[in-house]
Amino acid sequence: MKIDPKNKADLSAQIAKAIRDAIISGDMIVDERLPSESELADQFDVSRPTVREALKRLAAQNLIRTQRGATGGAFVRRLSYDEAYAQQITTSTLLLSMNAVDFETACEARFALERACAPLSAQRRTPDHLATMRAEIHRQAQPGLSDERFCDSDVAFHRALVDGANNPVLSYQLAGAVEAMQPLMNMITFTQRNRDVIIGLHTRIADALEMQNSADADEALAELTAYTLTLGEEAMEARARR
Amino acid sequence: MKIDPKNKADLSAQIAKAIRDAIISGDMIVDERLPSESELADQFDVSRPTVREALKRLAAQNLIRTQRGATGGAFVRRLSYDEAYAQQITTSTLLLSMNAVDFETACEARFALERACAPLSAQRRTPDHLATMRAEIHRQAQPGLSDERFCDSDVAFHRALVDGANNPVLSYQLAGAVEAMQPLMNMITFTQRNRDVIIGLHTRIADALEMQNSADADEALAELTAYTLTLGEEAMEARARR
DNA sequence: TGGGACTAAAATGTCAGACAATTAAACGCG
DNA sequence: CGCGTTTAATTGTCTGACATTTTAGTCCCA
Repeated sequence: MKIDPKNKADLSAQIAKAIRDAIISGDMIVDERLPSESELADQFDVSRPTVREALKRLAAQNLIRTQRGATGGAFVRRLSYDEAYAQQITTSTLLLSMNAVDFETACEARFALERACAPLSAQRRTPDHLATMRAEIHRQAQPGLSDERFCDSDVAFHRALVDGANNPVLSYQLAGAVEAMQPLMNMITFTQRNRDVIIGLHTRIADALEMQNSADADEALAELTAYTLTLGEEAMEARARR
Repeated sequence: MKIDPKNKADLSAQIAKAIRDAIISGDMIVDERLPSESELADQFDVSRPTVREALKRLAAQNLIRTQRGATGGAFVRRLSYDEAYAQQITTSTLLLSMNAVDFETACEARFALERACAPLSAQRRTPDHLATMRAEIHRQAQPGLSDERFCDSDVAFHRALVDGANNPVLSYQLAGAVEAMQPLMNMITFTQRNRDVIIGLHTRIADALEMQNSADADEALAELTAYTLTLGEEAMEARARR
């Protein structure tokens, strides 16, 4: 890790990469303390601010945490699921918004992934998951709910579905896909009639999962996919006309 | 975005957050130039090194790029699919390695996601995708191939499967799941007999996709899942005995 | 001998000013 | 008009310093 060629370009990036590689390769384990900034500066033969910039890069990726004081310093950080979620959501959201991903593509991806969870969720969902789904369905039926709140509840419902598969890796992968869709979903205006259809399908999904009937769940999800796609198309047309 | 309370803690983190929020919310569009470091320092009433640390954080997340020279500066960066892939793979790999995710969980997640792609891939795969799969199958059958190369080829095969769905969002989501599995897969020793079984299933999958028979593809993937899980268990037992 | 307050040290966080390197635009000259 | 030169703007880096935070140790006193 102590290597650093005489490339005069982007010193701080090179240092960050060297340290990052050491962490990823497992040379540095969780909670291990990095050398102090001054020591690193000596090792890499650069100034302290340069080292600091490198450390900030790593901190931005949640790879290290810093702590002040006598026994302080930079420590290799355990990446938690929550942080990984958050990072993935940020990345996915940006990717979708910056690359003009169309509604159809994003929607298709989202529901394809959710349908992958349904069989597992039908097997393993706990009463807790079912209760969450029922609660969100109830919330979605409340009159006067704003479109945004409706979407929030929709996300929470699907999140419960995914979590029901009891596979944290799957939950992590899907968090990005589902939440990143939100800005796109928020462009849709949900009429009462739209909501009734969606609530009906949600109820069918929850029922199917409760009965551990994965075929039914899959069918309802397929219908929900198709219906959401229709709504999206309508919303796009409405936007185009405006 | 110009807000910055008198919290004396973590100035650079606050500044980074302010700018990041401006980008994510869409206040700053792609390729828009940020104020120069000196101007930002004035605006936030901090020194230039502090601003620089904040900018490095953003650069680490691929949110901005910097350019030197007269018309240089920091620009909002378009996040490309490739960069998003890379970021996701890094995050996923770290998450799996740091949180001791067991083989079973990761494997289940990976194949569940792949099975979600199979129906779409059966519909849309191009001759190119099929050719890639066939080529990788051929490579896997070569005698004397190291375990690591075999895994590489396996990843390439599945990558082609996923890309066949012709949905970049799906490809992006799955890249992390599949590639992050590699360190775990690399712990397995693939005997010739193991390889033969896997190659047989790969061939079945490729055949099914060529015939646009998604049911067959799904079945073969299910068998591959089960078989990979078995191999994983054996590898874990072998490790435990050692 | 024990405990509490004080001090010192180590580390990060921040600042100020300076210089180098790079790039593009402005300028001037043939 | 075109091409080379200068110049200005901007990032990249360095040096040195001070502020802040936290821990460890020391010293004094009961």
